[in-house]
Amino acid sequence: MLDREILVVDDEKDLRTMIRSIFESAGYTQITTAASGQEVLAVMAKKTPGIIVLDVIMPDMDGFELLQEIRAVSKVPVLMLTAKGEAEDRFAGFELGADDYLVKPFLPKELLLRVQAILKRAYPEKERVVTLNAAAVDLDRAEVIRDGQRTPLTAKEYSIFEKLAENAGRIVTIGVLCQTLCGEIWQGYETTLMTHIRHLREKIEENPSKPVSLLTVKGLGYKLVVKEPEK
Amino acid sequence: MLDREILVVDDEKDLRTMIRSIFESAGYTQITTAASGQEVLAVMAKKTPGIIVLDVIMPDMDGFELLQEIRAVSKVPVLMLTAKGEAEDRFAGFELGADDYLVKPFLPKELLLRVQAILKRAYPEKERVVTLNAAAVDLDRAEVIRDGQRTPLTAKEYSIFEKLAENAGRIVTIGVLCQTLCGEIWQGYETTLMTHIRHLREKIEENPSKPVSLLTVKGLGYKLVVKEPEK
DNA sequence: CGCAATCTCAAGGTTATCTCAAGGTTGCCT
DNA sequence: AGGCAACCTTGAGATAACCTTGAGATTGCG
Repeated sequence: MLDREILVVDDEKDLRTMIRSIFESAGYTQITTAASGQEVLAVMAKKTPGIIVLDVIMPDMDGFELLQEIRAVSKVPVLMLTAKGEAEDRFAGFELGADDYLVKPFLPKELLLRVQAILKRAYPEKERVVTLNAAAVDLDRAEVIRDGQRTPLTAKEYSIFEKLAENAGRIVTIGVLCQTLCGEIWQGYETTLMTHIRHLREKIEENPSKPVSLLTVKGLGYKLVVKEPEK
Repeated sequence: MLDREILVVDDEKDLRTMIRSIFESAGYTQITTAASGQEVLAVMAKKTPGIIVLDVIMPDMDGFELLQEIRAVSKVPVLMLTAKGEAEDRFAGFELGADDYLVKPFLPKELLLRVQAILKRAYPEKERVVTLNAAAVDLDRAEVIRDGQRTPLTAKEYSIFEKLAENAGRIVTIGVLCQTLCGEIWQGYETTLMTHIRHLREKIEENPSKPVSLLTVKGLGYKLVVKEPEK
């Protein structure tokens, strides 16, 4: 959910940066801003954001017109920002296909909650399941599924696997792996990491001594071979 | 839905009986009428109806004022009846929190449809009951049903359970759970969460020390195992 | 205001998980 | 071939995470 792109549309620079920082501090990374309807359409010609936060008051094209233009080409969810007291805006917006609205001024948290609610509704949870050669791993449940059997992963095993799956196919160095487990100072932890790797292999490999999914790359690190590459 | 109580508010006796009969012939059984704002407030002091059908034109207190009074004490859905041509009433009513409006004169069927639409929206049909291994939890009533016995959940227990049920099967981190209970700053609350978890287990588990539904995933969080997977 | 229910927190106990060491294996390099 | 370095494997002790209980604080209701 955090990796959905958010497009913020407002003509006021201050508001744009404020909204951006609200999302950034909440952990969102993909935030684009646009100052006019023209810009929005230009952005959308290239890529489709996960949600649009749209201020009703715009210089070149009012928010409702823009909403119509957007709807003409995409079903992307839209949250409208309306000025206080413009009661009718709410209905006009909904009628044109806005997903929600928020009256200015608003609390940062309120904006976040609404956006999150919309994203949740619009993009139902995809199961985070990684398929390997002999087993599958359900990251949401921290379980390995092999021969219909479910085996739980421990916290460290989970962290290791998550990091490897994140970089599926690529080599992940021992240093990086150790850091995800015990932070900056990880020298001397390599031996422990090895033990966790072993346990992980016992859960996901047919033969943990002859791994085919969680491979050792001597001198460099480890890498995970996934069957259907993520995404 | 048919068992929701309907409160009809109108100063004209003829209209009251007419509306009442519309609902009665549609199968609704719980219909109360009131002729004035005073009466409405008196009724609401005793019980909360499922929906209020409110005529804008009233003798002692106009419909908008009454709506405000109602909203001050309750979020009960309200359908406003407005006289023909009073276009602005629509918005005035919406702003004060009306859920819909209907212009007089109206067809019986139209009234029925609108009321049904509101009820459907306000009181989602689905029984929110989660079935577990040894017990079932009724989220609407905040009760645990075990061996035919009903045990109420406390506020915190309910919040925890709701969050877990929302992510049934998936792991919910301690941080997320704490946040649902006490907001952003939750460090140091883990110990209290644990106590609530314990109490919850005492209510939903056969043996709270050997949980089978509300499982601990050490180092990651908790997860709820539901019997009939939601959906 | 007083009671009861609920919430919070601390102390001591329990256990799965983590850590680490010791000895074994593999495979590369000269 | 032999040596060495990197990695594997196993087990047992240490530990952090969690459990359990009780008692005091807080809240809400009559």
